[in-house]
Amino acid sequence: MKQVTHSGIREAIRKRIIAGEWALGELMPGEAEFAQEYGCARTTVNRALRTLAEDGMIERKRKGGTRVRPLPLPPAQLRIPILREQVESRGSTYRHRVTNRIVRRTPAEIRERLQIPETTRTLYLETLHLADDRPFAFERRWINLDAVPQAEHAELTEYSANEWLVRTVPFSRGEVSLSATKAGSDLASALATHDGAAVFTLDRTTWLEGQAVTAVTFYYAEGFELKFSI
Amino acid sequence: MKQVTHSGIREAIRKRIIAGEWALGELMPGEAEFAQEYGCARTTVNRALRTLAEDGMIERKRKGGTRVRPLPLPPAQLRIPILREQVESRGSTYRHRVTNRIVRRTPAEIRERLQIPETTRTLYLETLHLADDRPFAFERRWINLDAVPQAEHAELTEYSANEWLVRTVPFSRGEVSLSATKAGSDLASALATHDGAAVFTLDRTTWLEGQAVTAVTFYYAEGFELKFSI
DNA sequence: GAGTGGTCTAGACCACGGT
DNA sequence: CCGTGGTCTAGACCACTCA
Repeated sequence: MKQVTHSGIREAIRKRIIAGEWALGELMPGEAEFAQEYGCARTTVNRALRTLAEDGMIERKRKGGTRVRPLPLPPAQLRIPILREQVESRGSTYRHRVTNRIVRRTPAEIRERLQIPETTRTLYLETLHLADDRPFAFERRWINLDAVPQAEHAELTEYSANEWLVRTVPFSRGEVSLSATKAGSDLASALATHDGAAVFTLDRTTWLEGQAVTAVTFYYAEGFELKFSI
Repeated sequence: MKQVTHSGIREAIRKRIIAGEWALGELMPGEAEFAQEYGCARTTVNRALRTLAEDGMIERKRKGGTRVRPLPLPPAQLRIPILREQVESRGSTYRHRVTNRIVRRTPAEIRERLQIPETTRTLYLETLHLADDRPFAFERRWINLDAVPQAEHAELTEYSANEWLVRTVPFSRGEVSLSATKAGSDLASALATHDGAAVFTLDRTTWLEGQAVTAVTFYYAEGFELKFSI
């Protein structure tokens, strides 16, 4: 049965790859050949194969042709929801409380992460995120007031700094680092857990158009899992 | 300066969105209008906007038109490298050692994860992954021998089970869960760390065409960070 | 040099989904 | 209903890169 849509062709070829019709790294037919086989325009095959390449399933090179990926990447798509969604998707009620808020000298370590000079002012925030009034995550954040001056006097009651920034400075990009931290006494008391608890930790530094916006660390309460599909 | 390539148009429109030309959730011009503005075919604008939609920057609906995403997703692209690459990208030498290998009754918890009946045989493997001969990660794995019967007698010396599966059953998909675990004495001794250490943990269950292939848990040595960009 | 994928065009028809 | 995005076509030219 011939498919004449790019998605139909894509899935047909995907099945043929999974079935092992071409070995890992082996050359596949060219666009013209597939177009003839499926009875469609080359453009349509092009889109089907381009999508498979974006999925990490095949490799394409001009003149070199199309090959099954020699070593398939484990391509993971991870979407980190904002905290409110993480809590509410568990069926709990989300609240947050700003426990510390101060414009102060920025620690050297943070200045380095944000690549800002000593003179740049930053807003330091500590926020406790609650699920059904139990600690869910504890957040330490530095906001570059050069990049987001309006943060200094922002109300952060309705929206947490997290959400406020997403709305105010959307589409920023950055780096994330995930790790496990052993809770010290400060962190343990903030999260209402015991000293030495294993704490899932997310570090993020965010940039917009080359300017550092914020550096933040989230410490999640015990039992937290970050789930996603590959 | 007018761009006449889809990537040029995409970047131009991306900049206009970031600059705030349209508010969050606001309706943007249609494809035809952009095509006229940039002096190109509608197809070209279509591809530019489609890419922006895949990036999570805009939303598109037939008849409804194109809008800036009301609440921008925090779109994270995470690629989990195979362990060898994680180690070698740190400039260390990778080795692994299979410390346990047995075909045995499958624990109920694993049978549930894999959705296999009690009669299905599984291969249980424990592997220690080393960076410069120091423990880097400890792996517990169950392989569904119905799905991958050749695993039972596979040599796992040159390649770890991880790599062997990637080569043998490429393109499988699945679910991943990240968390932090407090090391018990078994795990602590395997990773040559102390009792109670905070251990970064990755759980993965993998499927191919509806059949469970493997369930695996990686426990990473202290100090490990999983980094990626958003 | 020559073959392959990458892209653009102009036109067409279709499917979804507000009105 | 009808406007919008989704897609396909046939043809063309280009850019990369292998031989």
